[in-house]
Amino acid sequence: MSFIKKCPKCNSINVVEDKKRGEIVCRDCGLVISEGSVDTGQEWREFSYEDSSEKRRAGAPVTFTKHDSGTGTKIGSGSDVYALPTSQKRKMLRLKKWHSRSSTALERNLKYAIIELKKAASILNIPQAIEEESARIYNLAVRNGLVRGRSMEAVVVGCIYIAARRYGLARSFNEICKEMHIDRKELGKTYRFIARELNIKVLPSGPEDYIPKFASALGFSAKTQTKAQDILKRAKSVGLTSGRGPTGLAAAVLYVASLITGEKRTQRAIAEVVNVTEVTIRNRYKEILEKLDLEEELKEPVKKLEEEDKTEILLE
DNA sequence: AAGACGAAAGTGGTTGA
DNA sequence: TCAACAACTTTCGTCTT
Repeated sequence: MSFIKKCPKCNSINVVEDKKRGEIVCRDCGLVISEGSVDTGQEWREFSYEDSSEKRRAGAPVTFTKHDSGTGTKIGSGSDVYALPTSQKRKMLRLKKWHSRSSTALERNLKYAIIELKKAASILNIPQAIEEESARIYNLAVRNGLVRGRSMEAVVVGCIYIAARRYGLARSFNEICKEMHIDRKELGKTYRFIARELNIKVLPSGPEDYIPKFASALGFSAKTQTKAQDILKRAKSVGLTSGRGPTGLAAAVLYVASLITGEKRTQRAIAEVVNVTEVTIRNRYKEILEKLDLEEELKEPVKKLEEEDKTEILLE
C-alpha cells in the first residue's frame, strides 16, 4: 500500500491523489500530505540536433498565482548595474524606473490581489489546485472590470469560494465568513455578482460533501460514514433533501448512522461540530425516520457489533 | 443529571406580485 | 420594493434513562 489513506492532521479519509502535481492532498483541511512523488510523464532529454528545437524548454510553468503568470521581466538592481561607467549607469537606472512605472493598472491590481489571495488561501487551508483556480477566476474578474467599486478582499474570497464549490471542497459559506471576518451580505453579493457576470454556475453544496469532513471530526469509523452516505442516498430519492440546509441534513444522517453502527454520539456533540442546533438535527432526524423505514436497522446493529467485537478479540 | 423531545417566538433569506 | 413564507435558531419546559 503506497497510498496514504488518512490525513495526519485532521484524520480525514477524504484524501485525494493528484497525479499531475505529484501531490497527495486532504480535501478537508487542504493539507498536502506528500509531494514530489515520481513524475511518470515523458522525459525530455535530447539525443540529436533535431531534438534540441523540439524538446528544449526553459522556465517555470505558467501559473495564475503570479500576477504576470510568471513570465514577466525585471531589470535587476544587482551590482552589475553599478559597475558600469557613470553615463551607462544613469541610463540603466532610468530604464529601470520607466520599466516599473509602465506596468498597467491591471498588473498592479493583480499583484496586490494575489498577495491577498495567498494570505486568504493559507488561512482557509485551501489546496494548491483550488488556489490556482481562484486566481484564474480573479484574473477573469479583473479583465472584465468586475472589481471596481468592490473591496478587493471580498472579491478575492468570493473567487476562492467559487473555486472551492467547483471542486467540491467542504467549506461552507458560514465557515469562510467567520474565518476571514467578512460580512456575510457583502461576500454573498460579491460572489454571486462575479459568478453571474462570468457565467460560472455555482451549484449549491450538497450534504454529501460535508459527510467525510464531519465524520472525521467526530471520530466516526469508515463504516459509519459509508452508512451515512447510504442513508443520505435513500433520503434523496424520497425527496427529503430539497430545500434543506446541507449541513443540517449531513448532521442528521450522521446521527442516524451512528445509532445504527453503535458508535453513538449525542445530538449536542454533533450539533457543535456541524454548527447547527440540536433542534435542526431532530427535525431532519424525525423526517428521515418517518419516510425511511429504518426500524429493523436500528435494532439489528447491536448484535452485529457484538459479533464483530468477538472476532476482533479472537484475532488479537 | 444528562440527553432527547417538542412548542413557541424570533431571525435572515428567498420568492412573487 | 414589500409582504408572505419556509428553514433555521434560541429558549425553555417536560419526559426518559
